[in-house]
Amino acid sequence: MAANKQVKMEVFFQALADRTRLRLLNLMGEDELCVCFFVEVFGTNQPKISRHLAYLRRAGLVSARREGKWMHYRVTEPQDERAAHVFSEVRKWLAEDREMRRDRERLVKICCAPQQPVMIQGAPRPASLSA
Amino acid sequence: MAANKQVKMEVFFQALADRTRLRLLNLMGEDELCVCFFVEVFGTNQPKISRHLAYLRRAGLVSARREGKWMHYRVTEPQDERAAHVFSEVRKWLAEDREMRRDRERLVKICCAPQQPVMIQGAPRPASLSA
DNA sequence: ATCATATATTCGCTTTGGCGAATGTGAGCG
DNA sequence: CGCTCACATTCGCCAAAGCGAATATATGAT
Repeated sequence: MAANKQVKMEVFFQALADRTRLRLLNLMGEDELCVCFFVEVFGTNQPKISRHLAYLRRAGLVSARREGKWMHYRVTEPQDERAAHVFSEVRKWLAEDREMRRDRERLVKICCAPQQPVMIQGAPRPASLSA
Repeated sequence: MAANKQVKMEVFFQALADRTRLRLLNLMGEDELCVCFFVEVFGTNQPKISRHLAYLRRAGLVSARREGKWMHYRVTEPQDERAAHVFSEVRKWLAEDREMRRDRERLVKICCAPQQPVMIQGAPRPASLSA
C-alpha cells in the first residue's frame, strides 16, 4: 500500500474541469462500467472516451479492470478523507444535472432495450442494472 | 438581476483548477480582502494576482468591491444549494493544506508586524484581523 | 496464423490558459 | 491640471489540453 499518496488539489480539480469527464464519472455511479456503454450513451467517438478515461486514471479518480476484451472503469475513493468527502459531494451534485440525468436514463434504456445496439451486444452488463 | 444564474459545473471546476486561485480563495476565508495583501503574502507580481482574481470573478466565485483606491474581494456563495455545499467543503479542504496554512500565517504576521511592508501601509485591514 | 472486436495511443491542428513585461485606468492629492 | 498609488488589462510567448482521424495493441475466435 502506498503510505499516503497525497491528492494534489489542482490535479483533482483539473480532472473535473471538463464536461465529458464529469459525465463519465456520473455514469459510472457506484459500479464499474464497460467502455462501450459510455460510447453508446454519449453517442460520440470511442477515442474521445478513452482519452478522457485515461486522464481520469492518471489523476487517480478512476481505476480500470480488464475482463477479456472489455475494460471496466470505476470511481476510486481518494485516500485523503477530506478529498473523499468533497468527491462524494461533487458526485451528488452531478446527479442533479439535467444532462447527467438524461445520460443515466439512456443507460437504462440501452441496457433494457429488447434489441441491443450493435456496439454493446455481448458486452458485460453494468452490475447495477443486471438484477 | 439575472433570475437564476445557474452554475456551470465545468466552469466552476476550471476556476478551481489552478493553485494560485485556490490560494486566493483560501486566503479570503470568510471576509473580504484587499488585493495588496495577496500580493504581499504570495510574494508575487501584482498583475498575476489581478488576472487570477478576474478569472474567479468571471466564474462567479468571488465578487469585488471598490473602496477608494482599493479593491476588496470576497468569496461569493453560489445560489445553487448543492454547489454552495460543494464549494464550502472544498474550502474546508483547502484550509488543511500545508501551503494554505502557511499563507494564512503569513497574512497574520504581515498584519500584526510592527513595521508594515511598504506595499500595504495604509491599506484597509482585513476585517478578521482587525478585532 | 488470420481475422474481428474492444480499447488505447498517436498525429496534426486549434483553443485555452499561464507567465512576465509593459501599458492602461480610476481615485485621491497637490 | 499633473502626479502618484492601487489595480486592471494587453501583449507576446509557450505549454497544456481538446478534437477527429488514423493507427496501434490486446484478446478471443476460427
